[in-house]
Amino acid sequence: MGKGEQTRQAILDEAFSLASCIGVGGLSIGVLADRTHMSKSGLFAHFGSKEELQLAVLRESQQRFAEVVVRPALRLPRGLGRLRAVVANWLDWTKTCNLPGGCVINAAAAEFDDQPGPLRDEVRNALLALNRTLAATVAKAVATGELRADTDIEQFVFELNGIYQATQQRRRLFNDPEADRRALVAFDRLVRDNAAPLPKE
Amino acid sequence: MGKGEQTRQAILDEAFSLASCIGVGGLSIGVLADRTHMSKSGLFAHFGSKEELQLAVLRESQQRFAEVVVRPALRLPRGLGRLRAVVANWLDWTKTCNLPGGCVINAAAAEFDDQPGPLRDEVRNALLALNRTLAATVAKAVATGELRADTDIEQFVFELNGIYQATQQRRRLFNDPEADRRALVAFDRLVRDNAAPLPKE
DNA sequence: GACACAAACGAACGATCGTTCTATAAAGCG
DNA sequence: CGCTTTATAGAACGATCGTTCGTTTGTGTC
Repeated sequence: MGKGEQTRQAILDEAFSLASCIGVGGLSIGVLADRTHMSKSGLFAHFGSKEELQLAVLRESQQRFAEVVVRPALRLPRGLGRLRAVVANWLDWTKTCNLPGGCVINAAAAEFDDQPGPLRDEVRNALLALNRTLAATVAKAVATGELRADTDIEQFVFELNGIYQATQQRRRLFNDPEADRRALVAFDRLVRDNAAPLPKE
Repeated sequence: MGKGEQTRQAILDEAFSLASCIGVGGLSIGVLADRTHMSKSGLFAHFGSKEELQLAVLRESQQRFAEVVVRPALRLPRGLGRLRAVVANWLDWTKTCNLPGGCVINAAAAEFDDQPGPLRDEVRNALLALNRTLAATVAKAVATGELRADTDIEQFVFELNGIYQATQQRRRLFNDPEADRRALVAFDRLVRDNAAPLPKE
């Protein structure tokens, strides 16, 4: 890896955890230059525009998410167990990664949902991809016969998303120590309501 | 109402709908002055600081929420019917009010959850109050015997919050026309799982 | 109409914003 | 080593930020 790639990555690392606290929209070249002990122009040259820097942060976030949340779960056999793993990794990924201020993309979703442009598109695509991944994971739990064949998969994913959002808000804003337990209760209820009847033995 | 109060309210009206689009943190005195056809200093004098303006917008939002979401439902008899009304009003309140860009407080929650200060405190208190209101409404549906006596009320509210967040994201980011239907399905499942058994007749 | 007070303005402040340009320093390669 | 390319620094740009100040305009009251 050349020198350029190296410092670019160092900048992204810093931008990533900074954006976690103040949001992707709150990033500023000057502050980021101070934190990385660079000049504004030197840092700027790596991205060409602020928007490109913000996009790079969003892409970085997607990549880390895939590595930390999705990939480890793929080593488990498909089905409900893998789904449980994905959800558990998902709920914990702000702790796993260096995300002192919560998921970057999730915060960006609330920030840019009314502001058309490349940033909104990137966020939208990232969350669409997440929804697809979740849907595929749920679908496999249907295929293994653990969830009912008539499970409404999109509805299932919709509710998973709700559990995630509620958990984050409780944790971050209310410092609620029960947040994780509540998430588990909600998830179990969701699974139970869609569980296939036990085969008779 | 004196002249001062009058223009102050006009400023808040504009700030309110503007903050809905760009967030409370994205508000700027200059832009707001242009929109209200005032000078920056003239507008500034009404609040004394930007933070005070932001706080005023958050308080304005709370007030409108109470008027549009909570108060109409209070005219219904307590119980499940009132709960349904509150949830329906809640899910629709960004349409009811002039909120082109979603709930101001909800967006602010994601924006300030890591940034200690008066703004975070205000958001936190607003959402705590909402949670208390919801909890009280659920509790009455327990008292009327429509929900089971052992209903976990905090859990119920937690999941209501999840439904709201998921619905907003689907609507705003994905333009999903099914969002409202999915919210209803999720709510019905939540009620059904906590419904008291029908009394024998 | 004169007076007191509140409200709004216009100009300016220093700070920071993203961005551009030119020049220097470092890295990579023969 | 020298040479070319790349990476970084530094200074400056116009724009906008929140805020302050002194002045002017407007409102309401005797």
